[in-house]
Amino acid sequence: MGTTLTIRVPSDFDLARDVCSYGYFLLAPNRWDPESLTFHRVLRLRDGRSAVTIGQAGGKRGVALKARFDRAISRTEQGEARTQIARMLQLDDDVRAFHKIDPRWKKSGRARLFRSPTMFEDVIKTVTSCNVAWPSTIRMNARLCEVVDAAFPSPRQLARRTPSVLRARCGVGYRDQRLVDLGKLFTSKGGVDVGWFEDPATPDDDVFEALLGWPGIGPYAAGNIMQLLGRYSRLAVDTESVRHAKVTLGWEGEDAELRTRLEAHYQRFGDQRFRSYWFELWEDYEARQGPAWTWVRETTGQAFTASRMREPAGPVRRAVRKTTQTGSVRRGR
DNA sequence: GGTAGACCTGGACGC
DNA sequence: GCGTCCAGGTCTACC
Repeated sequence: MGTTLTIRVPSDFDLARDVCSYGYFLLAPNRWDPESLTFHRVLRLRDGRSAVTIGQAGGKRGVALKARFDRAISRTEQGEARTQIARMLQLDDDVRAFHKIDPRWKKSGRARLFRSPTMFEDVIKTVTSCNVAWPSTIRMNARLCEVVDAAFPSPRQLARRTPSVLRARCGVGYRDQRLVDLGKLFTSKGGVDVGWFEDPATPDDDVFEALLGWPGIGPYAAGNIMQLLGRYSRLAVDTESVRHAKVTLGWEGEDAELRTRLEAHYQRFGDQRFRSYWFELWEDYEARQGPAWTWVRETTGQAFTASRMREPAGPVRRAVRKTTQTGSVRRGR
């Protein structure tokens, strides 16, 4: 008989909307079921792995979540699970700061960005998203979970792996050595103090500079890890950003010029600029593929690559959510 | 400080 | 079916 936990959430929390808010919800071991509106993954707990299914009764906003585990978990493990789930779902995020600076998203309630249960998983997922098309990122994460650990590889597991094995069996290519080095960085004495990175008192500039010193982490990856740490003061500019500038914002010019212009454009959103940028991008994705909570990893979830999305959005085909919730994002203008 | 090319994989395309 | 080209961000060598 497995354990079921009741997890209280903020009154505006919407499981479907807030899980399906960032592409990592499509990456293994995460799995969203559009039919049952439930989130599934394997968590690593003190006494071993456990598969959890998280649902929100009736899909109703603000209703406490039920987290059902496939085995009985101890009190200590329950605490661990609550911490990991809260991190993934951003349950501690005060969304008011964002809506105050960018009221466009107040009506839809968009604010939380889905992330991983640990900073390490977010870092590895970011590295697997660099210099590669999105379907390959999906494949790499799936294989890492199949080959190394169903709950996602831990720092220790990656530190002990041979690069050539990661390359051959997980398809990570030249990232092999970098993944092993990141594992070593997180397990070595004096390597990574996660608390320092997650401490709001640590200046954003210091975090950014520190990230740039890690293997496989350049300006884009560092900016992305920043937002996954809840630090939204920087953009993570990539080819998708350039496409957004051209297609959605209607800008013209050289890519380098547009990148500079993007940075200036979002400055008005201050320390929330990544979220303002991201939800504009996400809204465009949903206009093309339907609400994110309807996406399936193997089909619609594969579509997000700048080269595949250059053409303007076609007629909007939105699925109708059977619940009473507002899953789609329509700006409250 | 700026730039060019290599890194690896998979999809698109032409034959 | 096969070969070629291209996209994607980081790293390194070179100027």
